[in-house]
Amino acid sequence: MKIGYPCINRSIGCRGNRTFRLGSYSEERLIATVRENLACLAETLSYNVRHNLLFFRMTSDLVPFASHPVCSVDWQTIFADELLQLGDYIRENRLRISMHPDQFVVINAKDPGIVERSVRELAYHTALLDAAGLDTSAKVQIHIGGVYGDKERSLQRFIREYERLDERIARRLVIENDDGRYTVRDCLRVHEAVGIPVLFDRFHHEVNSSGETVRDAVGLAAKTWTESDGILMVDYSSQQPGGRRGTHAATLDSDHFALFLAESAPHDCDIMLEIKDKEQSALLAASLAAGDGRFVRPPF
DNA sequence: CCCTGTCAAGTCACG
DNA sequence: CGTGACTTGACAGGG
Repeated sequence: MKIGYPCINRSIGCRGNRTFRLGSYSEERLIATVRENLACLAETLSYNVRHNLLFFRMTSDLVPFASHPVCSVDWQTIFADELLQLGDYIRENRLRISMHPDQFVVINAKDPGIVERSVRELAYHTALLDAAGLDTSAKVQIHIGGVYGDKERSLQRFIREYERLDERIARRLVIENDDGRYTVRDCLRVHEAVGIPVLFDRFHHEVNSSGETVRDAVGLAAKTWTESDGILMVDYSSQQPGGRRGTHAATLDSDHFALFLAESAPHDCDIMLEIKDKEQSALLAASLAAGDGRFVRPPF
């Protein structure tokens, strides 16, 4: 079990997700931004290693506009050395890596243009992980997509589009239960059809449940990951007290997290803390998990 | 320097 | 059909 947080570290003073407006695009601007983002990513991973936070979600903004037609820069070649160094560092320190393209990626859209843009975006994500030389335990997580008034047909459309994907993309993809459309059960059905692993989102399973206990859902999702996929990834959050239903908590609820540790045993998993205060909650979660037999400790 | 409108991309609820 | 929520930040221009 490794614990981590998404994209940004709030305490080290740099941000690895710098971007700019499309109207400001220039090759120089893009290259300078990617250089800055990669340097900050290296700093962030160093912080994570020092604090034994061994799971990390890389930002999709590392290469701004990477899948947009305006992007003519061959960033994979220009930054080949930096990306390989990044991959070496990740391997040497046994970090687990994920990425999470945002809401615009909809593989099962009815509009072929949306599907095409989504595939381009996925190709960017996988190209980045490939360029770093990471194995297929580094994952790209997406949702099944839209319902369009007919969940069954839309689910089948996801399956069809998934089967058409380039193998280099497909082998990195995992699907996650979302907060209002596709449940864990829906994801498991897609898994049964095409073998894609299911990432379990603890909070979404609360707001959009298909009825399984957390313990059962973790067990079912865990079985969808093969050896080359690595162990189950989990997104963890809880309801913000007093907030609208579905609002992520601002800080970690220690008791709730401890309960999840108990409920998820004995299945090993890596846990992503989707809490607003990022690494602060991850540090607290790691301390709470320190007594758990699954938790990976530093080698010293 | 601070304030604030706007940002590549999607889906869905609502009026 | 148009708008805002989702969730969220931060770029960038204007005062």
